Amino acid sequence: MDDVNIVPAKRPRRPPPRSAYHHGNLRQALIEAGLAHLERNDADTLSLRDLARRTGVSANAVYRHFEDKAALQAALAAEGFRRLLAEQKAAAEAHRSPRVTLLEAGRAYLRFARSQPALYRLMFGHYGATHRQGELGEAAVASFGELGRQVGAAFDLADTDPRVAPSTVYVWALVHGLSALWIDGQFEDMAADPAALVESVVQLAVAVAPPMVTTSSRKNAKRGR
Amino acid sequence: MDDVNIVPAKRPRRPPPRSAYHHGNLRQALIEAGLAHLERNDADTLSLRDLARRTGVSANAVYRHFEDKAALQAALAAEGFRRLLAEQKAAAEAHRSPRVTLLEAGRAYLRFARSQPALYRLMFGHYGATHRQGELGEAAVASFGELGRQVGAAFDLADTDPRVAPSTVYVWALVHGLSALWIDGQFEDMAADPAALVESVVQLAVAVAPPMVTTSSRKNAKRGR
DNA sequence: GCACGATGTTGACGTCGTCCACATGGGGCA
DNA sequence: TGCCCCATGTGGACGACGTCAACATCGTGC
Repeated sequence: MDDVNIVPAKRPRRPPPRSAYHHGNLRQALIEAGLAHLERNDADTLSLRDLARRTGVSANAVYRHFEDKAALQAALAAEGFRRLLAEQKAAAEAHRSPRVTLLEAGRAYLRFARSQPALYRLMFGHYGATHRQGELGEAAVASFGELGRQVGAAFDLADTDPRVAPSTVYVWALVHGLSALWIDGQFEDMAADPAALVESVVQLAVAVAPPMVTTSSRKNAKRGR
Repeated sequence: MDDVNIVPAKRPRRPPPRSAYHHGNLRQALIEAGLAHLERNDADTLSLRDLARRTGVSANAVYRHFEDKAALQAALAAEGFRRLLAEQKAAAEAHRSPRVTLLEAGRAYLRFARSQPALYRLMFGHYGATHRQGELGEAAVASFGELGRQVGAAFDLADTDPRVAPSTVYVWALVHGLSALWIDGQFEDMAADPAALVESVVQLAVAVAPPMVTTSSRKNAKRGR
């Protein structure tokens, strides 16, 4: 976010909007405007023209930095995964026991989704399908990889790669499902306090966790990759 | 779907497009066109004008039957929940043991999401937020209620209302998370056979299930409501 | 010191959701 | 039996959107 001013050595420092014509760092400015928009609005209200307007630039300038709207959305989603990863790691650093680490990382995940619902929805929209091999794919894999590392530390995965272990996918699906349902307001008329309901589900998952050793997955564990 | 021809007694039977002017049953025709569209296209490509065109009617005719686009989407989502419910019930009828019933219903749920990804996404988009108290809300609650019934039959919920029991939400979140991640292609580059990965997670959930008696939830179980 | 390529601008096109005024015609009542 | 009403559908328009093509601007590298 603030590595904007660290330049790649060949292209000398780009001082703030030198002329009123060339913006300076439009790409980053557009992404920030997009993130700001998503903090207050639904994901489907995002508009290239609006972002350009807000950045004080013509509508078509956007196309110098993003192939199309989907590319901008993918960039926003990628930034979302990077921020999510940061929270996952922060949760991991604050605790010693691998089990507690995993629990707190899960809670951090839920907190992230709740605090940035529109961004979260964008991250898991179908945009990944078209931009899987770009920075979006990398950022998503990094986030999921961290989860795998944490699950691997907390449970005996019988030398399965944590990233493809059923246990990891299990945890991911549970936390993602909880996040998605919560965000979509599905718990709103189910419980007076949705947060308490979610926490009780988390507790249930923890209570059920101990025997979570993948015995059956040992046989068909694809080693390596 | 075919109760279209059962008329409310006061308004005599509505024979097929009597004049070329008045359509006959435009509302249903639009919904069917929408469902057909969602079988082949992403949810965000859905357009009122296109549906009207396909139904052989002017763009504005739609507004005689739906307040706006969101209302049409809500109607489609509601129909989705009704179909999902039908599959859940079908799975329940085919098996005796409550545990097996729940397992098969879960698999049916996953199958539904996989076979109708765009519709499924619409059902869990944020459209519910604005149309919670309409037919969408009712259909969603009915589907979730069926899940609660099945969970209640399969586990000892300690006299908690199954619809608000952590166990039910737990199962729902897990299956929904699995569906959503699968649909969004998140398993695509994780496993050669995503379906097998998902099944292994389901197996893991089943293996972990037996002790799933909500002991802690007994204390703060809000009775009734 | 100049030309060139990266960056932005202007204008236009087709599509979309939605509003308004108006057309149509079938069923309930006289 | 016939007429009128109102649910239903039409036509045209508006502003916003994503995107394309042609053109303008400018700072850097030779």
